[in-house]
Amino acid sequence: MPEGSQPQTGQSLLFLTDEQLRKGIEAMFFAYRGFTADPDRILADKGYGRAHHRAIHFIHRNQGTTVNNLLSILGVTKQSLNRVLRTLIEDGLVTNTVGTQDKRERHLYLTPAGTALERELSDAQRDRMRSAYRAAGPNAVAGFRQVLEAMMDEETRQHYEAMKDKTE
Amino acid sequence: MPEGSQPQTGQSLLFLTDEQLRKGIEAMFFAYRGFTADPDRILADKGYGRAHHRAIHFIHRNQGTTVNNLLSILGVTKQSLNRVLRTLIEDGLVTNTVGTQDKRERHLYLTPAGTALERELSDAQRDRMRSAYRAAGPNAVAGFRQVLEAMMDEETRQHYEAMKDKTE
DNA sequence: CTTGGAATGTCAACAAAGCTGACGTATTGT
DNA sequence: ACAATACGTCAGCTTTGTTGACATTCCAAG
Repeated sequence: MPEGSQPQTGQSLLFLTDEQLRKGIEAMFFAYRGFTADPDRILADKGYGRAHHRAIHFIHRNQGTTVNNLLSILGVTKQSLNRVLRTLIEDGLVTNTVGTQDKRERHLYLTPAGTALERELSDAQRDRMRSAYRAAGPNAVAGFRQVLEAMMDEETRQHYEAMKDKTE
Repeated sequence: MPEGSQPQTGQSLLFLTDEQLRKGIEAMFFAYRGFTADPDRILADKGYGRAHHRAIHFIHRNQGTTVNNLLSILGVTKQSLNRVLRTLIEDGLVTNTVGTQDKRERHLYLTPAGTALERELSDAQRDRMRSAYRAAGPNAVAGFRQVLEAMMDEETRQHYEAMKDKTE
């Protein structure tokens, strides 16, 4: 048996060869760089980083979320998130309101300025995604999403699914 | 016209709505976390980080590459790469040989120990990729790759294409 | 009503990994 | 001879992640 290959079952499993998998891995690495490049440029001008983008994105998607919920979506420590959140609040992009039922909780909202930045960032990111989608076509897009979803950790996928059907 | 949607041309362009694009963006974010999770765990045990993984991966793929070439593949500064490379050389995972034609160049190779670590890391990463591929099927995989390739920067895609057809 | 635990915020210290700028050395090409 | 290239390295800075410790606020159970 040639080294590095999988046993064949008779069906076409050629897409599961180590070589195919390696190409997928490299595609993922290189594509992610493109995926973040446009927002990164915008953020750098304004003195923010990728972490700010993520916070803004998920607060926008989930207006009124608690800090704890945001924490588990982002998968970072509260100290790390807090640093980012603090600058966003100081700069007037995010507000922090005490919970009504549970006053320990802080609910996070984007201000108009925050919404504007979110818009700018997601426009840039969507532009690239749109042209990739357009170039690849609807079938490819469906496959793209299927593979990505299958690649997630179980817990992560639950966050993803939970946000999937929300309409803005 | 509902806000945030694209005008319809009569053909099915529903896969290009802002909502579809947003799902793609989130899928990309969450999937990338899964993509790096397994190697990250292995690396953390050994006192390395993601940067070491990338260096090891591309040296493996491109045995004998020069530092400059690796630099342009990885898209980082030489200072940043050097820090990583130095530890890998000190630890005996990578060797550094003076070029034969051009003695200014250093050619990078994995040692047996380096190859072993590369194997361990890529096995872990391939396992996840394989199960995602298997779950999604060959059609989906083709689409996955198409979209990722369309998402890359032009310069990045050239690096990707250049490595695409190399056999181990 | 008191108290334990949960949610949050904050301080300090640290590490990984990126960046710029400057400089040195060896080598190559003009 | 001299400029350019390839590489390494020092110093200093930034972003973003980590632990650990500790205070505050508040809910809920006893």
